[in-house]
Amino acid sequence: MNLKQLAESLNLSQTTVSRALNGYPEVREETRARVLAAAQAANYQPNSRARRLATGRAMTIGHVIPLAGKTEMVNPIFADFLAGAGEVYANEGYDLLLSIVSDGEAERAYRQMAANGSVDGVMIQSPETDDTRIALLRELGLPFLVHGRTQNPDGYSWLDVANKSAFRKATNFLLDLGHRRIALINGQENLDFAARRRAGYAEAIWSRGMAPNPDWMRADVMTEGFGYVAASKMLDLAETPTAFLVSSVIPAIGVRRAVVERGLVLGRDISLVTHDDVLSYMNNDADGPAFTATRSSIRGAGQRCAEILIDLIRKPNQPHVQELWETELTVGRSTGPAPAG
Amino acid sequence: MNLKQLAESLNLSQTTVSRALNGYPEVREETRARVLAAAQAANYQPNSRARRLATGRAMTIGHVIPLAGKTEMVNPIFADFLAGAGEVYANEGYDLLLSIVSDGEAERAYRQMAANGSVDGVMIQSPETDDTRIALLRELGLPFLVHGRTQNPDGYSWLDVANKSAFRKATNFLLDLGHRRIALINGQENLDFAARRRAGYAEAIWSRGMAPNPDWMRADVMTEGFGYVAASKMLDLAETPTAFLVSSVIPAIGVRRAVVERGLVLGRDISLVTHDDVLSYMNNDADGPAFTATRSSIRGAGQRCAEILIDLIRKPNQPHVQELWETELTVGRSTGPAPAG
DNA sequence: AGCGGCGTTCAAAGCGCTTTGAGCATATGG
DNA sequence: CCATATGCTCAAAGCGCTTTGAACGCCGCT
Repeated sequence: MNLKQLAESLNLSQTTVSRALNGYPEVREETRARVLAAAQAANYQPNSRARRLATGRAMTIGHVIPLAGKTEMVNPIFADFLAGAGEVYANEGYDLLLSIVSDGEAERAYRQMAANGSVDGVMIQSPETDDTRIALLRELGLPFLVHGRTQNPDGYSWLDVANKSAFRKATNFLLDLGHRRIALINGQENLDFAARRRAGYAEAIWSRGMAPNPDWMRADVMTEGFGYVAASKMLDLAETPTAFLVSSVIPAIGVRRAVVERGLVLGRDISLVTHDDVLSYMNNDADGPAFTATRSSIRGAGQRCAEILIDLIRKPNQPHVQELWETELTVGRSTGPAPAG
Repeated sequence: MNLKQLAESLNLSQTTVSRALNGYPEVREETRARVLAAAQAANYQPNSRARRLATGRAMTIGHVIPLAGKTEMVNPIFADFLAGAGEVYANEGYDLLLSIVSDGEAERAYRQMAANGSVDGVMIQSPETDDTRIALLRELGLPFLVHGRTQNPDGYSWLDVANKSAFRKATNFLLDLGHRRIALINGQENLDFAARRRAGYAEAIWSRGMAPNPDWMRADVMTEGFGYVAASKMLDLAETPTAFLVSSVIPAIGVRRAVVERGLVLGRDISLVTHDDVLSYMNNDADGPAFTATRSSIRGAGQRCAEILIDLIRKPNQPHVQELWETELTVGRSTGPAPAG
């Protein structure tokens, strides 16, 4: 059933039927009711391809997800972010176009989306400190929102977590517990969030008159295996850390494995603070928080990002939206006073 | 730049330019070369909205992802499955439309996709033993492929892992090690894969003249927290299991946490076999396989599923494709002979 | 009676492509 | 030299909507 047939069956013009369905005011209420009833009865749905061509709007938002590292893995936080954003998109009538590309192919993907008009805007995630995508999208004139930000966060819209202050707070928390040898297991430090976390960590250490020790700092794609390997190596050093500060729950699980394997007890022999994105399947709260953590829901961020982006699409030429979310530090069972000695 | 302008700039008709770009034979090679060069120079990309309307094809495949459980979580395996499928889609020129819906909203999402023609086919994941989506999509006439299958797997195309035999093998492996008290930490058993795994587990136990013990069997959404809680309860029973068979690496990590917390050592005091979907960020192989596991790459499945579905879309009226993948059992460090007594 | 304004409806143009059917050369065969 | 085939190109129709601009009937006003 298409609009023409529906209009004919009602003895109305396509114009009137279209207007009735789309809520335009120049249609008599009685007529609108008739149209709505007939549409309902016939299970009429306007063809989205035709509608998109006619309106010039794609009613679609693009997410380009780059595969990270040599092993091309998908950052698991994307799933929860998408869940949050997708919910808002659905409510607002937008589709979500997902493009998963190898590292380096992202630019081509954005250019294509802009050129062939398949999306009205795009979401950028996990930017590098000096991310080239921002200049590109500005050039392409495609509305976009960045989840995270770059070193120079001016001139575009973003939503970010206060990474630096979160890791400063977490480091201070460990320092206050008496820890002096604190390790940092970070994400890839070309990514802005990781660079800021490292800065917060270093700042706290410097502020106590100490210097960060490179032996106790590692950064890589945040897998369970990386956490395990990084912590293992540090725990085999002559001078081992007494505490770990970890960038995500996933590598934190690897750290825990390395700790336990050495017969050490988390929260007693070794302390661990992690950033917790509140991943749904990695709930840190079953039976009380296992890890002491700075937390900020990635899913909540996805929702808010979607709201902002849609607003940016609907009302162009508005000032840039920039939102910074503070994190809370939840004390769990993975931290305790530094062991004597 | 649109087709009309491009054609004018070349002094050719839109017809010829369109044909040249789309590789039709009735165009002189010299002309085609001219057109291609001009298109390249102008960075011309056909407007996808117009193309879709004209061809009647959406060049898009839909994935409807239901949020599971009361907490509405996203099954983390979806990310890796999407990565695999997305790669193939991109190569074949298809877009990926992602719809994330609350449980129970899935039917509406499929109906809408079918009615408004936004997709050419859909992928179904994690079917229930008697999944209603299959009848629905058949009724809607929308091509689809099921990753997994239902109790009655006839009359539609699917790709599945041999779940029953995998868990039979895994259980026998534990039985052969002398374990007699084997627990099953399963996914939600309304899902077909979980039901089959349970059947394989039970079959192996019955075949040794024993009976499965309900106290040692739990099933729920496969989170780390669920694994932890389920294993904790079992380890606090008067008669505790000596081995755990777990449906995914994620709850297996929770089981490990519960085991370690009780001062027990995995692979010595307690054995653990898990199914490993080879999630990229949960690599079970950093430093040798931590868990003994039946494994089958979810990402590989995504790739193959995408290939099959595209083929189904391109050539309708072909016989159903049904593919069953066997798993391999990799012995890691989480299993050992049953402790004496 | 004539006029403007309002509420309602319509025919037709347009979105930017693909595809059909026709047309015009040029080549081929009888 | 005509008839037919072949290679290449074109104008125009069509995909199913939205949106513009016009038209129609009716009302109240002067």
